[in-house]
Amino acid sequence: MPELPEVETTKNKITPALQGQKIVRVEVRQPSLRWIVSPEIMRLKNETVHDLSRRGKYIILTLDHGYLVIHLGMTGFLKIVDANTPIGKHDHIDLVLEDGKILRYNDIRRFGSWQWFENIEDCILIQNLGVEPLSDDFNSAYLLNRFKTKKIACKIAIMDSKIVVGVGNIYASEALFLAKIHPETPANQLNIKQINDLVSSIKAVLLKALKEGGTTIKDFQQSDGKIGYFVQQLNVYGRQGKKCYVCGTLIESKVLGQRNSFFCPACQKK
DNA sequence: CAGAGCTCCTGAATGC
DNA sequence: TGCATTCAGGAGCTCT
Repeated sequence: MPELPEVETTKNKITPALQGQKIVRVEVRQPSLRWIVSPEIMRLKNETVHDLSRRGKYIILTLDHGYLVIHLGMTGFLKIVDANTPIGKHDHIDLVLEDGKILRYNDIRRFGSWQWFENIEDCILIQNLGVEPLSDDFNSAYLLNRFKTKKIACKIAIMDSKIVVGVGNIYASEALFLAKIHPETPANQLNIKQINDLVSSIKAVLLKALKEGGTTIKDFQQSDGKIGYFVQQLNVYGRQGKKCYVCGTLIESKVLGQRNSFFCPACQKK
């Protein structure tokens, strides 16, 4: 389940193989993703990949005449393969490059998306995104301001991509644990210290995962096909009923906003 | 506008 | 052993 560090890692891994390369053709075996893959994408050819960037969990390929915007959803991953690599189950899209290499998209649950925009300004989904968590724009003053009218649980609020991007379910629980904040605390009731702690915890959790090369549970694979290895370092996620590493209290779980949340009831008081 | 709930999908885990 | 049910989850969309 790619979160921001996984997406960043993926982007960095595939960049050398793509940058400056011309797209020979695109093979779409399964167009039915989060949104139907558009005809423009299927017809892409003779477009050079000038640049790869990331905004939130979107990977953006800058081509000659537009932008290819890719989201990995929950189970999507991109890898660079040779021309003769057999097509596996759930290998939905191939971007065939001039040098024979292929950018291959695999997505078991098809929650991901491939979209085409002539102008990136037309991509409303990206235009509406909140700040990048690892940028200076994501700071205490910003979060305090955005939270002051939010009565929802802070766990749900930090996962709202209109506020801050890239904080998925795993890292939301982890960051709240580090900040010693109960996930159900209403966002507008966090005090200054808690806001400070939350901001630095989110940055710390994401940076750590980034350094590790992206977490990885079950479905996520790095673009070279290697399975990640960060899962064992999670403090609370998926650990309900097990002892808190800090105080020994049993970790609890509770569904908030349709998502399971994990916390230590002793370390993270309401 | 804010917030709650629904939805897409497959495979692993669980239940009987 | 096998079939049916449940759960997981990013995030846009619908409804209140």
